[in-house]
Amino acid sequence: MAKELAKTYDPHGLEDRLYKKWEEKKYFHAEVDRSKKPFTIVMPPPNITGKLHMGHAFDNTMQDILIRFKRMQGFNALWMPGTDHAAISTEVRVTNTLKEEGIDKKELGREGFLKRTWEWREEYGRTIVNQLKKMGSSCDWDRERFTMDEGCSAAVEKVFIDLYNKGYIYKGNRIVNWCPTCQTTISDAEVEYEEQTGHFWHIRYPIAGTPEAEAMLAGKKPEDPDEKNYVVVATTRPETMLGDTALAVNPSDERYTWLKGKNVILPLMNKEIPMVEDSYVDKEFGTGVVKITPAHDPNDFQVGQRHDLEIVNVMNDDATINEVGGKYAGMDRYDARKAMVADLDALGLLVKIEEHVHNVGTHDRCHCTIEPMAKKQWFVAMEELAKPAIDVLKNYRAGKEDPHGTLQFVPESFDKTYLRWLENIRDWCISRQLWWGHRIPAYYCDDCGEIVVGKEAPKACPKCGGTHFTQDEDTLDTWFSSALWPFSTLGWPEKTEELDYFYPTDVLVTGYDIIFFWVVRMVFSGIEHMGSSPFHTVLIHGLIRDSQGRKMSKSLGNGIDPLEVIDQYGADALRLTIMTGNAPGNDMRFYYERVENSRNFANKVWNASRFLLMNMGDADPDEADALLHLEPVDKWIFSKLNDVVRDVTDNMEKYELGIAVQKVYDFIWDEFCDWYIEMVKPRLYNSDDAASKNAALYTARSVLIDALKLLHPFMPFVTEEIFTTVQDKEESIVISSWPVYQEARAYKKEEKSVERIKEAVRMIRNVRNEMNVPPSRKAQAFVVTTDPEVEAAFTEGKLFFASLAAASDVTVKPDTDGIAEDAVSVVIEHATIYIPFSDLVDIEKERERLEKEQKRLESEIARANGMLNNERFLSKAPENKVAEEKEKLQKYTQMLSQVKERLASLS
RNA sequence: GGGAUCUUAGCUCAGCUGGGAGAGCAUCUGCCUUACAAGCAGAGGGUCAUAGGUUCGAGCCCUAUAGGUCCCACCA
Repeated sequence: MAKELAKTYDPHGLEDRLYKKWEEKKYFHAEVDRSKKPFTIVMPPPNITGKLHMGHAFDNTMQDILIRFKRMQGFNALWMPGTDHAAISTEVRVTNTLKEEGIDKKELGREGFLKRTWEWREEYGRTIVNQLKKMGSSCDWDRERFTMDEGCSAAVEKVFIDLYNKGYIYKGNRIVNWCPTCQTTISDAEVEYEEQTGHFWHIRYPIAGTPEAEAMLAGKKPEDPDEKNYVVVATTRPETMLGDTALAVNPSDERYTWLKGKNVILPLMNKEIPMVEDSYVDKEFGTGVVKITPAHDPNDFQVGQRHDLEIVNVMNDDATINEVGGKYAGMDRYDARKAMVADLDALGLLVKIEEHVHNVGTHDRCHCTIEPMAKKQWFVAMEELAKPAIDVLKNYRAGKEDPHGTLQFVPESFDKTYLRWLENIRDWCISRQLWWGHRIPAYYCDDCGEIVVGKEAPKACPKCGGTHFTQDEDTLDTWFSSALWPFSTLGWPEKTEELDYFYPTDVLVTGYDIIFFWVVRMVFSGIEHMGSSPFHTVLIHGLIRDSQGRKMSKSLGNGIDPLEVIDQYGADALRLTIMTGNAPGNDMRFYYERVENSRNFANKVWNASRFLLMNMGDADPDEADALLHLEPVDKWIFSKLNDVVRDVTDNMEKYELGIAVQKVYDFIWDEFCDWYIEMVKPRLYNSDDAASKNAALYTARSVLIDALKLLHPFMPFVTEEIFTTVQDKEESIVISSWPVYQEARAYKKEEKSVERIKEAVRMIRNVRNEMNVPPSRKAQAFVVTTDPEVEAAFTEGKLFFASLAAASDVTVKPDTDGIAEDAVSVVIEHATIYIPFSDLVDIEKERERLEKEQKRLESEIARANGMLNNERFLSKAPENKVAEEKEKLQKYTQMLSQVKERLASLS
């Protein structure tokens, strides 16, 4: 055992070396093994549009921690990695890259473009995988998938065909969100609303048959217009009036009953359109009259459906006015708006312009203003699919069985976000006018236009017998394929062993910003196609912000590259940083100071281990002998370790990773390094007692190893390096077993020895802080040193340790003869200082403490008594609760009598 | 308009089912002590947003108020 750790902790090189070892040993690979319970996480597939950012680092660190924890607990842990084709983002990026090369996408053609994009995918997919490895992610790389690989594509095809055959997928002419820049439809979830200050144009629509209408038709401004011959409409988007097919008022609006049945002339188009009545119109808002443009507004579309109005689309795909717009045809929507407002003004039809703040839908990728347009697209009918996805969560929370498994969000508050979205869900537009993606498996008969959905074009048209077909040009929304990720990656639609064994997966880790896009869709897809929710827990995390609390974004340039942090401080430090001081679902700020602190912690662990190795030398502590010679301080640290094992495990199970790691951190730094090691030094340095030394080494190593295990999920590299150095029985901490609470290590029967160390720690603190030394205590301290210089310093009164002098009478000795056995020792500077335990007790402080404790116990007892005398409590509370109270009462009563005894003994 | 969430030390934040007010950073003091100056030993600093309530006991539960953040929503 003559291994050594390098003098200073340096993550460089070490991390890559260890990851390589883990990969070679296939620790991360999981095979179906019916003798073990599976624990599965599917990685949210990163987009192939770029490199990993801090959000990915956060997300993947959390997943890795859970996976490593479960793997150590003996589960067959599978972390399924992969990447997403990210249809629209990738297509935009590749198109722009081509543009820079002077290549036009359309010239390249569909085939050429796809070829280019696959090359892009190869390159970026590789980058992402390398970055995940840098982070230490323990994914099963043998199973890596891609949303457009063969298997996933087969899954997409089958789902589309199945849903079509079941009637969930339909093609319809409905309002969709059209992005004029990207030239494709987008789903509701991809629309971001931005508050913008726009204008409210009040426009006169002349009533048909009036002189004012005649004047307008003649292109003139009436000399003396009669206001009663107009209807005034307020609009924020005048350009859409080209497509107006009616005006609407609320049927109960008495101001406008006289308009009933009349027609108005649509200005600029000079077309007669009807007045309709619809309760959708808000009497209080605007003028109480609404222009109805069914082709360019979702509400108007519905009004149009109710009143059987014509749908007139006035725009081209690039948001210029189409041929319907007459003189405005070809103009951009905003240019047309200006021109039209000017023309309306010229005709005396513009009443006024108001400032108006409203929400404008923009595309979340390009931030271009969305144009709602009626288009013939493919949709998924959501209502029926959403129901079981709602029930599975509600039933779980209500403690009821659900045929589709269980589902919960951590933290629970995100339940509501999920439910609200599903309860108000609208049909999902899934067709995209893109090339990069899964092409829709629908074929149109060239002769009669009949739609046939299937894996390939049919031999003959079922309607007309035609034999020529054209496949739908469109592709599917990216999320259509990601929705299948939890089972498509396990081999579905094939009936694989993997699917049977690993599905449903266990936990999904993701940010709150992606619940609508992905989580919701995975849940209903899992239920629909697999019969159960794809995971039982969704662990939600927040965003990583910059040090000023701003979102990290490319445009602000405030993003921090996780790889840069790793280069500088190591992946362990980065991982620890993003896991500390954060509760589930909360955002966090990123500071380099915090990374430094994390790195310092790694260094601390490193050095504590070096200390152990230096003192252990070639020896291998003997367990049997050590257990016979454990000293109070050994028992104390074992019992502390035991507590920490229990606390950390509990918190990990509850997904309270931040609390869990904090406990490990405190245990290692405060209890193990600052106290245990310090207190054990005399036994290692200058003890002739070999048994005691052996016990100390045994304890230190055992505790260190378990602490390393607790820390390993958070800091995999440094813990592995140390683990393989301080012991040689096991080859890797990755596959070592998670520590468990051991009754034998609790040392409850010997509480006194454990208590004594606690007391010593408390008192030494007091001794060290001379300001806090009360006159009521004078400790007799023995300084044991053979260093003449030190001896002189003490005897001459020039003490290194001033505080001790103030507190105590100091005797300098070369050995420990005559010092009470219960003396507490502490190594300070070049000497060991022993203070008899009895001297450490500060009577006043002790009394204060005991009185406080007495008060607390009395109130506890009063509470327990109260509850146990309360009939309502006894009759309604569950039995274990009552038993718990009784137990508490007994325990506290006992403690109280002890406290009273000690109080009495003080005086 | 609906919902969620936050307000704790100078800063950034933990505090999980009610019982000790905490961490990191910053500040101040003393230390290069044979694991560690990426360190050690200490100190100062908080009416836990405000006001009520429940409780033997409230940072935590309830009600209201103020302020902040986020999400959702079709008000033309």
